[in-house]
Amino acid sequence: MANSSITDVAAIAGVSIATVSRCLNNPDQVSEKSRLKVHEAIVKANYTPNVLAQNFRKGRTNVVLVVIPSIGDPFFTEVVRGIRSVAEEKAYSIIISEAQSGNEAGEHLLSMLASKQTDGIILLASTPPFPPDAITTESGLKKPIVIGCETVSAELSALPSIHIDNVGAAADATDYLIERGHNRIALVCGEAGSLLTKDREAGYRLSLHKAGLTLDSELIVSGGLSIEGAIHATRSLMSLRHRPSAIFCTTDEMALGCLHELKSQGYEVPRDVSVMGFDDTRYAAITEPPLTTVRQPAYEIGERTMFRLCELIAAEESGEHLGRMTDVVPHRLVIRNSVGPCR
Amino acid sequence: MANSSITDVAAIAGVSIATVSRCLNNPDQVSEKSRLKVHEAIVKANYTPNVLAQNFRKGRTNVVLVVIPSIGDPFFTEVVRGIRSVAEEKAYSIIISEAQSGNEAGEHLLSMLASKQTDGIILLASTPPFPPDAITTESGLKKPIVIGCETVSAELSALPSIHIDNVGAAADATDYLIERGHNRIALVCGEAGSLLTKDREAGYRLSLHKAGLTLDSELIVSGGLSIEGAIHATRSLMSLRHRPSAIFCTTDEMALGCLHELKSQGYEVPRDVSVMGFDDTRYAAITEPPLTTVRQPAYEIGERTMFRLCELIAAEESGEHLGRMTDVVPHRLVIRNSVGPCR
DNA sequence: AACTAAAATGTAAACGTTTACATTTTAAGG
DNA sequence: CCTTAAAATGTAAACGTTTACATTTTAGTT
Repeated sequence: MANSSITDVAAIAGVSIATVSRCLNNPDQVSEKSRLKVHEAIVKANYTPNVLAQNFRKGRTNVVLVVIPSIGDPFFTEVVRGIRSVAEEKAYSIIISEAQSGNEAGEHLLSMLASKQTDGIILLASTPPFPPDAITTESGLKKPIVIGCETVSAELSALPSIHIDNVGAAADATDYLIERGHNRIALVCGEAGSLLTKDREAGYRLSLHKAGLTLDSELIVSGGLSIEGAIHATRSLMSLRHRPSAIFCTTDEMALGCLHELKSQGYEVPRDVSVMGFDDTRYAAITEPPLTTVRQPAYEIGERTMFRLCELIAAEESGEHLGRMTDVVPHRLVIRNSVGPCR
Repeated sequence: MANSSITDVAAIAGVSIATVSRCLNNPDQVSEKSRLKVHEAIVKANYTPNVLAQNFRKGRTNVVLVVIPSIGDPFFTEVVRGIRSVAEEKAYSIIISEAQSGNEAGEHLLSMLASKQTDGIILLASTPPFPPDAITTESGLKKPIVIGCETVSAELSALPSIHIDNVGAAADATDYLIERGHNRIALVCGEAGSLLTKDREAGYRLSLHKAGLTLDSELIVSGGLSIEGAIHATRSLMSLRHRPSAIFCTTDEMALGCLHELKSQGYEVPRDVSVMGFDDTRYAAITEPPLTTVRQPAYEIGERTMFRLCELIAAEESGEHLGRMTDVVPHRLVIRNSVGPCR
């Protein structure tokens, strides 16, 4: 009995295929008696439904696409964990796609979008690897889509999102550095185009402005989200004639590289230079010294993002239209030992 | 033109649906003239093929399942990168599934297996979250499957795999510690059931035995693959009456926890205690001190694993039977500064 | 011009479900 | 026991492709 179909089961059970189908999808529509017969027949035939046929027929796949800037970044990993937890609960599989700067991946995504391979999309990278108009149509959204971790960009303003107040959080972090007496604060930010980066930079500028500090654009460099990039950024910062007394990295991952480079140049943190991170990944607590950083509730963001997506999918099916929904979740400054007073 | 089908295109182009289909799948079977007409009609109708219908008809999805012990572990992340690179090239999507010890995920996997949702499987966690007989049938494999990173376990011995010589690598690492004069070497290993753990432990024992050192089972503890676990493991090791002079962690991730705990207890590495890692993740080079570890070619393992899977899928379709294939890739001891002479 | 082989195209069935609609069975109320 | 409504079941169509097979067109030979 290699690959039995619903027809085989029906034959064995002595009922019609409709009854078998109903037995599987709406058990309460069939009588106790038939239900028993069918279940018996199912095991006898060693039947498993052909999911491909089901998907085809139902027009849905129970797969959602998660677009991530960097698989490997411990922060996003944690968000994905959250996503996965509710996905599992709701019987969804997730496909993770890394949206590197190169946009060949974008092509791939676009095709998944246009086709019906996924029921919805979670964008953890704001810079969508495809043009916004590919996502929306005149009649509305092609697919339910939720943005995680970021404020929605202008073009995508209609999209629901779950995120912290990135501007505010970056300002809080910078405030704290200023509070400790720093007035020459460098910013190591992520990829240039990224909205996340822009927001955090905005917060940084805001805080500086509030404190009446002048902004030195020399002190703003890109770390490209990677350890290596942060090492280079730090190196160039510390080779300035007028060095910063504190470095604010908009990602813990980059803070790791920054810390390493500072130490290998012989600086002691926080005595010589202070370092501030962002995210509070699992590594933040075990760096040397432990990293002062901004905590984002990564797992929770993931959960809520996926949950929201499920709502959207459900709404789409029932035809109702949900209003704009953007949720802001709280962030929190986690003070450890990488930031000290300015000496 | 919301959702046009191949029929619409055929009508517009003035050909039959078969020609349209051929135009898409076997372009050289249709005349230049029709091809032009069809392509024109496709844009006019704004047609995109219904992938669900295609999958259903073709019986394949171009999706492969990747089972990972821990999404988040930088080593596996890198392997996944390798997998993804060839997957993209061959137009496959990958679904990543985390196979925690809890086996509810196993159920989910099993159902994906039995159903036709995926064309093949890559197992990066050897301990399959489902019983081996679920994978194989009397007639052979249900699905093409490749093991990555590990030697295949006995029950699954027929499965192709790509991995380093884990026993040899662990022995090399231990040899090096012995060479530096250590004779009380602790082992912090991963999850108990894991084959990977067993192999590396076997290498450790082998090396000790070769050197004529007696094995103290007190010195073998589990770190559960996590930083937290390693911290606990290290704590218990350092509270022994007779403390180890070197600690071999079978994962860099655990070595990170180990290093942290040692430092926070006031030990200096490697002066007081030496630490050996395993994997050579991107963090290994930036720990304090930089970690001496065993390098696995993670990306390459990923590439080759996916490549092998593609071979298997192709072989399955053409009906031929491939022999047993297990590839061993080279490992390498990377000497940094976390291991010093025994004092 | 007639014939043939090859190339191009068309026709229609098939894939395994779900589901609208029609029909039969069951149970309840008189 | 009859009537009627509700519950259970069956019939058959539909989803959008691909593809075997049949048919037509084309081009090349004689």
